[in-house]
This record gives sequence, C-alpha cells and structure tokens, in this order.
Amino acid sequence: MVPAKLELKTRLREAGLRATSSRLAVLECMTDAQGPLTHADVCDRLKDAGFDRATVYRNLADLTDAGLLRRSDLGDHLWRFELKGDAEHEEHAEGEVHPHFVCTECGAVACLPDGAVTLAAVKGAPRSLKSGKVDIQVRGACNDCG
Amino acid sequence: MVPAKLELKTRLREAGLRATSSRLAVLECMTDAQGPLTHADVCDRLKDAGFDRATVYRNLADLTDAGLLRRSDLGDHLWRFELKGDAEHEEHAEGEVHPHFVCTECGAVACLPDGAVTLAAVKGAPRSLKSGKVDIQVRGACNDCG
DNA sequence: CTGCTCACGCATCCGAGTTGCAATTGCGAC
DNA sequence: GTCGCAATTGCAACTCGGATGCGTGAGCAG
Repeated sequence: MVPAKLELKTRLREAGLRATSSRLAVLECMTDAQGPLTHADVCDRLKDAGFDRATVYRNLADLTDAGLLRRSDLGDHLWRFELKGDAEHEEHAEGEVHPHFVCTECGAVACLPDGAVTLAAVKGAPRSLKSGKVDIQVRGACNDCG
Repeated sequence: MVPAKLELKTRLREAGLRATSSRLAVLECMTDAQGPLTHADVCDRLKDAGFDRATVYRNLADLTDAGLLRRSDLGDHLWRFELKGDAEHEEHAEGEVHPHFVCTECGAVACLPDGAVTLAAVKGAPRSLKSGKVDIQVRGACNDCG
C-alpha cells in the first residue's frame, strides 16, 4: 500500500511546500499511479473531490519544481507526470536511464524496468548522452495493439 | 529553379495529391529548410504569399499522410515537420534497432550508431520490444545546445 | 471545353496550458 | 488556542496551437 498520508505530508513540507489537501491528493494520486499520468488524467481523478483544473496543474508544476515529480513529453502533445524520488526512479548510475515504452497505436505509456535499455559510450555521441541527461523512448506496439 | 518546381509537382502527383500552388510552396519550403520546421515556421514563411494558416496546416498533414514529410514532436508541444528522405530512415530489416538522437533544444535529429543503445530482454516487456519492431528515441541536448 | 471533385480561405471551434484576482487556508508566532 | 501574514485555491477568462464546417474557387480527367 501507499505511504501514510502523514508521510506524504512530511515529504511536502520537506520540499518547502505547504501540505494542502489538494497537494496531498495529487501526490497520493501520483503514488498510486502505475505509469505516467497526464495532467488531464490527474484532473479527472481529482475532479470528484472538487479540485480545480488550474489547481491540479499548479500542484503538478509545484511538485515538479520541488523535485517530487518528473515531467516528460512523450511525443503526443501532453505533459506526463510520474513520481520521482522513491527508489527506482531516482537518478541513475552511468549508462542507466529511465526508459518509457510508448505505444504508437493506442498511445498508452508504460515505464520499462530500469536496465531494459542501456546506453553504450560511443564516440561522436552527444555529451548529454554520456551524462545520462537524456530521456529514452521506445516506440512500438503494445501487447494489446500489436 | 523552374525544373525543380516541376519535379516537386511530379512528386505531388505521384503521391496522389493535386499539385496546387500552396502545396508546391509548402513542399518547396520544406525542401529548402535545414532542420525540422514547426507549423508556425512554415506559416510565417508562406504568409507573405497569402496562404492561410489552415491551408498550410492541412497541406502539412496531407504531405505527411502521403509520406513526403515526417511529423515529430520534440517535447515542446509543437509539431515539427521535415522532409522525409527516400527510405533512408525508414523500415529496417527485421530485428534491427536503429536509435535516433533528438535534440530537445534545436530539434536536430541524428542517427546514433547501431549498438549505442542496447535492449535487454526483460520479462513483462511488450512483445514488440523483443521482436525489435520498435523505434528508439534518445532525447536530450546536442553538443551545440547543451 | 466542361464538369466533377478536391482543395482553399474564412471563420469558428476546441482543448491544453496559463494567468489575474479575490476569497480561503495553512502554519509559524504569539 | 488564536492571530495574522503569505501561500494557495477556485473561478473565469485568456492564449495559442491545432482542427473543422462550409461556401467558393481551382485542378485535372474525359
């Protein structure tokens, strides 16, 4: 199960943010999420709770700034957010990256296990590749579509 | 450059599209372009000629559908179009993985040497990953931008 | 040349993301 | 416990890229 609400609250406070109910809800939502969620996804999940679109968006932005979330764009025109900071998804060792699998048919996005993709040092490759400051996308058909 | 125009016209017709003046202009624009252009870029270049935003947009979409252009998103929520070279970057032999490096700053697209990226067999990964029917994108800053 | 159809231009809509502002709320200070 | 300030929310309106419906005009086959 997910960390207790209290722990989430602490995480927020440590990040220098007020632990408001909406932020807790957003953070909890992201914690529960399997893969990256779009802004709209999070909005839908929280709309029932009465949180505003703009609020959710601002929360996602705040949490991203605070380093609790990671924001990425996977080739459609939507921001995707995913939890960052617990264990697996943190900054990786040399050559390790956090790859996403993007289904070119249905648009589903999933995180591949770290280690599914490795970067080899190749001469002539951009520096950012060595430093691991890259986002890896594997595009293909998912099991449902392929 | 008159012969060139004629050739462009032929290309359009062969793709099953009418060779209208706007389409010729768009195609010419893309041919002259160095890197990928956004919809807005193309619009600006052609606005003087009196072409409408929507027309340019539809032309870009048509040309993309017809296989003359490639459309991609580099992470900034703008579609970029670039001339699609003859089959160079397209379909590979079965089992081949051909990674691209995409600069999220300037939009440059470079091919990484095969082998720069390694896919490991991981349980739970989509089948298409194993069969190699995937496109690998490495997104980051190129040496000029980073 | 003629007609059918496709494509253009215009206006308009749409949806994601962003912002200004007044009302509300968290939280440290008292 | 409660006070007050500043961060934050909710609302609405706005921006901006992209998409579309429709009447008119242009391409191309016959």
